Amino acid sequence: MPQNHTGAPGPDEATPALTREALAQAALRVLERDGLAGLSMRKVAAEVGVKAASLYWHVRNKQELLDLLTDAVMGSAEPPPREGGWREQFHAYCWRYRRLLLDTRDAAKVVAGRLAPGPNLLGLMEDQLDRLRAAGLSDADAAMASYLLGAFVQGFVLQERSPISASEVLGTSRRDIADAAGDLFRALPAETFPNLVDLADDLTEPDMDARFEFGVQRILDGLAALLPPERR
Amino acid sequence: MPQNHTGAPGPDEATPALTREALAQAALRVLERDGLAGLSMRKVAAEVGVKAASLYWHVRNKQELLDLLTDAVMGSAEPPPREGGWREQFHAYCWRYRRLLLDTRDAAKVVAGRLAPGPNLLGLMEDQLDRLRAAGLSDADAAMASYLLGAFVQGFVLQERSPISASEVLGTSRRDIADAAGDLFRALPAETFPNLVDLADDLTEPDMDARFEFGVQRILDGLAALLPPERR
DNA sequence: CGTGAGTCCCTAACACTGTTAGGTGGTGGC
DNA sequence: GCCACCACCTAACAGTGTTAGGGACTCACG
Repeated sequence: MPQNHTGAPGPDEATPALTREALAQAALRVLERDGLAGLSMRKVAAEVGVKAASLYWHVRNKQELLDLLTDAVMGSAEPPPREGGWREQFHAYCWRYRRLLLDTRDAAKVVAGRLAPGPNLLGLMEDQLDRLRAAGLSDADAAMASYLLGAFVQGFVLQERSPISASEVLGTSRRDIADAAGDLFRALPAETFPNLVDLADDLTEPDMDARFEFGVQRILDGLAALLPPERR
Repeated sequence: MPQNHTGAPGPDEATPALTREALAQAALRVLERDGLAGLSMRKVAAEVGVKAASLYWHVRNKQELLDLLTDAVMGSAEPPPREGGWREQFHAYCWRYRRLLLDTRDAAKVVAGRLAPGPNLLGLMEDQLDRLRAAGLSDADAAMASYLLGAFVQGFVLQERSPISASEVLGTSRRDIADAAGDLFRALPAETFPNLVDLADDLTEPDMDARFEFGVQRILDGLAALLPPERR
């Protein structure tokens, strides 16, 4: 029972031809289902109806597959509408990027340690740079600002998504995670950690949206300071 | 040939008692030697002169060992001197944190997805919050600013340390990585990616220190805008 | 003194991982 | 007809995290 092979397979339904793109999409489905830790070559292979070793025909190693996956993740990002001032636009940019990283499982971890300049990421960079220059930033500043925004959002979501592995407080089985963290801070010795104890509520404020908004506003303020007053 | 066991082992040289702290230090040595990908339970066990399964007596699983490792990494951070304005102090804070993450191998990846409130991290947070409040930030702003700075530095170093896995340009075997990336940008079709082509040099500017400094200054500017003019 | 509990380590095994070597059937060009 | 090539396969290797069960040792208690 040999399945599809090279060449035009005729107008029959199946035979999806197994391109690198198809691999990336399969990896994305496995990621969504089993998470990054559960994403193995064998599973991705099974997802496209093939055995693991065959993947190495299309891909150098797992790292390269993850590169494809990374760009596939970026593929579902779409730039905000080009209306309003630069500030609104980049505010929306940050929020959309964060939303993307939060929505597809483990996306932050996948994207994190990888700089895979696939077509999707390149398109986003192009669009961002265009807007930053239009806002009035110099070439060098535009390049750096784009880098800054990306680093911040990625770093933020990565922290946001990290489980609080409180080594001491493992007994707090099911309570809300913010409460547990708050208890941890409050339980600290007040003479050595006065600020942590004092700010326990603020530190464990579970409204991540507000935290993110704070960061975005600070950075946008900082960028605004680069512009002549009339362009802010 | 039974080795050390419980209780005071007498004044003989060996018998280091295998605490969780010792495990963390051993893990740190393995990390430095073999990187995060090469850090296995068996190797850490060997580092302390023990078999792998024995680690599970002291540690719930590998994740927990990585938590210990995370705090051990933070252990070599020391806060900057408490002199000068808040701006200099946090400028130094960011640079020191980045330096730390760059200096110990794979530290950014280790720290990234993990929020392990061990004694070392807690000490740093305490110190930061104290300075932020002294600078004049409100409690809520201080908590958020601390989070913002951490997220930025981690995100930055993570990107900085990520290899450019240019799927198309694998032929460029040994040339400087910035040159390769620059070539990649310049080789793009200018009609679809005009800005990337135009800013190729700025985007691949290899001076990461300057890029980092840019980000730090933007964020500090943004924080300064929260303060009344006389305290900036 | 004997016994049981508790501590800390061991061996053996399980299912799974990424990756390579080498083989195999089908397709296209000469 | 034959040869090269493509795209897959099986089989295996070394290594992974983790668990089950056992064994030596120390200490408290009766």
